[in-house]
Amino acid sequence: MAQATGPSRSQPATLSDVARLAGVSVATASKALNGRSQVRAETRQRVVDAAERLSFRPNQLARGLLAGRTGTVGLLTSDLEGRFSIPILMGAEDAFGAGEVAVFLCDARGDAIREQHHVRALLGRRVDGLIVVGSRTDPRPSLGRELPVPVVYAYAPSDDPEDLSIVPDSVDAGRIAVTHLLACGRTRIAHITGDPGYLAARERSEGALAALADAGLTPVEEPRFGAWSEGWGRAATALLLDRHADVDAVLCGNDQIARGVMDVLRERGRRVPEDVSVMGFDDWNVLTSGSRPPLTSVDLNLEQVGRAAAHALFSAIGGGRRSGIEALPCRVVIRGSTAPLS
Amino acid sequence: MAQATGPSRSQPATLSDVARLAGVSVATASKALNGRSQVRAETRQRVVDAAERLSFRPNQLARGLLAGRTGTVGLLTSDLEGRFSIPILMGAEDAFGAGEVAVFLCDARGDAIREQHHVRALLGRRVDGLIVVGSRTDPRPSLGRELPVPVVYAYAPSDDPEDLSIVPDSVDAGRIAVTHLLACGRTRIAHITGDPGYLAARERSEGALAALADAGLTPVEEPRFGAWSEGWGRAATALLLDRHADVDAVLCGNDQIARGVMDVLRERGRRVPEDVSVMGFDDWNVLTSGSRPPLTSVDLNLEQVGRAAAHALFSAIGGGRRSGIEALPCRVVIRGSTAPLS
DNA sequence: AAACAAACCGAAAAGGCTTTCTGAAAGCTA
DNA sequence: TAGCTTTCAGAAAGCCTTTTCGGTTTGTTT
Repeated sequence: MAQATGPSRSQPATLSDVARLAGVSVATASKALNGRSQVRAETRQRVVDAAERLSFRPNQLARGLLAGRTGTVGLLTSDLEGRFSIPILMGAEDAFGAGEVAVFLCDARGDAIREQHHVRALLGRRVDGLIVVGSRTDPRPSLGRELPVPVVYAYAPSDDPEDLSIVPDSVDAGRIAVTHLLACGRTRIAHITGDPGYLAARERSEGALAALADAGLTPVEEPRFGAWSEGWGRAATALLLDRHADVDAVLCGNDQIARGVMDVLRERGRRVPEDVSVMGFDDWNVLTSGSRPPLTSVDLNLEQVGRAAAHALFSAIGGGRRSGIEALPCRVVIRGSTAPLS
Repeated sequence: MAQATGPSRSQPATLSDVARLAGVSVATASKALNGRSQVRAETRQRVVDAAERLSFRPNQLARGLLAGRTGTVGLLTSDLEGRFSIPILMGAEDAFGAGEVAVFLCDARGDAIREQHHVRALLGRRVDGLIVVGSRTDPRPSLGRELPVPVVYAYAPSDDPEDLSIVPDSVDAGRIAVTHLLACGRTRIAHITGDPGYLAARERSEGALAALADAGLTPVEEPRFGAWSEGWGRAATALLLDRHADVDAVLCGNDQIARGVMDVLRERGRRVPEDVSVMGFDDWNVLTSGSRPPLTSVDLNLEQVGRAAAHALFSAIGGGRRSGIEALPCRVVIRGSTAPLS
């Protein structure tokens, strides 16, 4: 059988194929399939059957061309491997995927040139809107006000206050973390955190100190800024214990630092959580669940950030216009590493 | 100025806008912009200038409608949060993004119904092909042979040998891991691994045992299957040391298990790597870099899997037809947790 | 039976682009 | 100058769908 086209090469059926098979015009076929009211029930059924037989799927390109809306959005992330892009991306995909919207994924690899390239390509495909996902909470350059479609920034806010940005509330995150430690009866609290070049580090710290101040307390020492790593957590803990042996809680800038802190506490004979409570930020499961004991952490609710961004984009496409930075609350996930003083 | 449309609402320029501004017909404008040879240089320049002035981007919908190819592909992942989808997705995005292809991302959340729904939606958008990314290496149900576009499976192979699947070579991964340990002079090697319900666990094990057998060795005890967690790593190590105190290397089924193993070795007074070498699989940076010492691990080269899948899809779209399971090599990333016996 | 309304179906245009084909102008040869 | 070839520009068709509008059929009313 020297057949030119195998089964999997055959062109998808078009509406006129369906119409021909059903013995009606394309106009009627279209109306029948789209539930328009100007077709007899019997005719509609013939069309539906024909469409079924040919496994007809309406060509969204043609539809989009006509409607002026494509039902697609661009998701522009700056680093896919980053820990933070993914949950946001999931939330957005989730919010969109339920409906009729498809998502173009683009990874700019943190390169502004490549980002610009992707924006152009997406606009060429006539996306209805864009979500820009950053990898850290520091403000990033705006894509500009002249874009023909709405844009929502997620996690990393735009530096233009006219843009709409959805971010986790880092200050509040620090605050609720300390509130939890206070609720556990801890009063001699240390704070070991990451790179001070990150806004997230500074804001979490700010919220933590504010919550302490509200309780009439100060940390046992100045917050220790360093790196976002287990190694820094270990090193800082050694220093901390040498100077402030009476510490009863350590608030860590992220889960990796917390892992390092807990390791050294254990080695120095401190029991967690009995002697010292420890908590982190980010609630990264691979770190929180494997530790001894499992780590209490502040979840940034990133999926919710993604969903909120998607919904905001929806309403912006519909004409609703918001701007500024909207900060979403975080939540403490309590595990074994924090407990009331007995 | 009661202007109806703000700057960001204006419709994007069309080719006929460009043509009008340049004082030519749309046909000429099209030819000018696409480098066709039937336009005078001077005319072409006028068109190019006009396009520039209007920041014209050709509508890819219209183009795709005409060409029968859209320059889009669907990336169907079964769990975005999964550790393995992301690098593959990056590799694919990378391979595509360089050119003229845009990627629709869909997450089926491991649900077959939702997957089917996404496939339909993607076909409606006339994607040129599909990549299906799984979350584990066990075979998964094929999408079927009757799809109008080519499909490539990545990481999780299709259960239909007529489909093309790109996977990491798990057997070889086990083999090269043991080869590395042997090269370090280790001979009393234990194997602690994860859930035996996972093909990856069984195949890595198989490769490891084969390499040992090739060297005329057997492991110090039967491989211990359990869970993919630090907790299991710790528990299994305790059992191991009780029975085989003379072990000089532990090959772990993944990096999390390896972390648990190393923790208990340290607590039992074994030095890593001097007394016992430890290695894992997956090369998950957050785990390998934070441990003491940094963990040697087998990298599955997942980005390469993604790139290979993208390239395979390209050539399939072009008509090239391959099938079966293609296994790509892995590589050992040597860090501080393995070293030659001194 | 005539007149009218209602129900149903189809022709055609639109959306933005590419491509083919036809036509006009320019340049060349004899 | 007549006749030829090149070179360049435009008209129109086509891709697939939706929607408007006009036309035909059927049913209802007097």
